[in-house]
Amino acid sequence: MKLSEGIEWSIHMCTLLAALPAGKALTGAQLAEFFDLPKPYLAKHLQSLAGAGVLSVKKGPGGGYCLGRPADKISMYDVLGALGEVGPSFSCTEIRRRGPSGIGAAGYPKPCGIARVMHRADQVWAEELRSVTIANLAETAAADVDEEQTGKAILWLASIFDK
Amino acid sequence: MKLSEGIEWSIHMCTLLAALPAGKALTGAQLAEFFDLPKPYLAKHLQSLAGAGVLSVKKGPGGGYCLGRPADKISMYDVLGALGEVGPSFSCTEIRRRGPSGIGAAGYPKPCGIARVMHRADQVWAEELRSVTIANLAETAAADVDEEQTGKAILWLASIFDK
DNA sequence: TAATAGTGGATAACATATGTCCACAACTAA
DNA sequence: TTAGTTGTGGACATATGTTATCCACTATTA
Repeated sequence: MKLSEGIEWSIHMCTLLAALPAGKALTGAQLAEFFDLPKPYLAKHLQSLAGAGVLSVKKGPGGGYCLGRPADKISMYDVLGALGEVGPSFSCTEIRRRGPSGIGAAGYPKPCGIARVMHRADQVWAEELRSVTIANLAETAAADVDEEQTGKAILWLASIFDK
Repeated sequence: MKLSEGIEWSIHMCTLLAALPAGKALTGAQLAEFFDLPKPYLAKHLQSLAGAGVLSVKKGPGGGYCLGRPADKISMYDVLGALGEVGPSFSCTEIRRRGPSGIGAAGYPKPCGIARVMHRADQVWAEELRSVTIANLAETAAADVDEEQTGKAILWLASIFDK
């Protein structure tokens, strides 16, 4: 039961992009620099996020990535979904049909009870993540983070956009 | 976000063992036969389950595995835990400390907000699984399964214990 | 004491996650 | 128009984890 590391990168990137002035974008290279992450691999995740509409992309000079829709319309679940991390955690292989006591598929009109419980657990998990948006995270972060970091981030962004 | 296949095997095994007459046990080989599963690998899972106290084990002739405590005292979460599948799904690598805007660890007195949300989602997931016991599953299965299968299973068990 | 049963380690096949690289297409600004 | 910038998509390599098998060893009991 583990999520890929790209999840953390992606959500942090979205939170940063949510703080961008309107109309501005950051390139893949700039995002990689800000978070000190491997450029080429990060690009893969950016592609997935853009493909799912979580991010929007502009090519050419002055281009880059920005949020695909308002931050309060992007849930954490959406981000996970863009990276393909929200399938069912449990896959029932119907072992009840196997072995000496197994009977034909027709003998099992209802899904296996174990799968039903697992599915319910997945549901409440997903519901929890659907209830939190990038906008929520940005608020929380603003309240939690030291002013020193906020200042450094603003300076860094300014140095990008003033060029 | 995926659970190992051994989870399914283990929970089904527990449900079967819950239906055993008191004092009886099944060997690893018999369990593998009942579910048509690879013996040697199944043995690994049995070891983990026994190590965690979910199952109890008796060596030597007439030995085998049975439940380690009453079926209504074993939750699905316990079984997952025995197989080491209940750690946090999200591991925060503190990427907020990295890059040009990162500051010393002292600047982050609170855990990252993203990790907090993920943790909350894990909690509700775990709570759902803690609320269902092997006894519950056995009841559900008894109500759902065709009589044909129940009959075959009883015959198979009788053939084991009459030897 | 001999047969039965589980234990633990070594090993391997296979899939997935992670990470890198490069030629190419799309775009913008001058 | 053109030249530089930026993302795209595929091929490739590596690391890690899952699934699976086998075997020598220990413990137990009839």
